[in-house]
Amino acid sequence: MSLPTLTFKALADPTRRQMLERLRSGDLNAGELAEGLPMTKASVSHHLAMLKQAGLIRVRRQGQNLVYTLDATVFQEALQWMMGFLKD
Amino acid sequence: MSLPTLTFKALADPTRRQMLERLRSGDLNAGELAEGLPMTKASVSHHLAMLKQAGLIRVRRQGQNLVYTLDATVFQEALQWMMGFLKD
DNA sequence: TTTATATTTAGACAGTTAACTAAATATCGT
DNA sequence: ACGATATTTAGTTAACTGTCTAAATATAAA
Repeated sequence: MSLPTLTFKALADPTRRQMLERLRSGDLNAGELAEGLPMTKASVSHHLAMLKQAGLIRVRRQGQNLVYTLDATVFQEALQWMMGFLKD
Repeated sequence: MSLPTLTFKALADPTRRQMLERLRSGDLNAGELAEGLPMTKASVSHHLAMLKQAGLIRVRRQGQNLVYTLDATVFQEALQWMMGFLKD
């Protein structure tokens, strides 16, 4: 699947966008990310897997926790595709 | 469904992005849009309906044809959401 | 007004997604 | 090594998506 397709699919879910927004303020572990979301931790884990597959987040283990970090690199390509429309 | 969700969903399909790209060069009717796409006209029509629902295109009748026009207005909101990530 | 052309709508089907519960895995502290 | 905590994986289910074929609708042309 092409990179922009993966990115747009990942962004097409409000829960995932919300998780990304919270990661902007700093890294969070899975439990913290699940707090306040109206779904089970298993479902949150599923969304995290999709964001990771899309390359929008990275993960590292820190003791008992898995800490997630925003990786905006991949945003660029999707963003540039969109910019092309408004330009010229 | 929220506006950015609809927009991202619409953009999450390569066929739809391709159709939007072709509309950048000027208006096209459904038949023209279907040319070269590896699917039936019925399927193309279905994609057009999704793009219209998302507010990314407009349609008007011109004789026998339905002519589609790009409407980039709605791009702005999704784009701004994305820009927020790279900014600051 | 009958026939052809353009396009959509309806119905079916396979594959994907988002959610759940329950079970598995990994690390930590004792 | 054991029990607690953190998180994922597995399996299920309902809803959604992308595609098809066939039928319906709308306009144009003869």
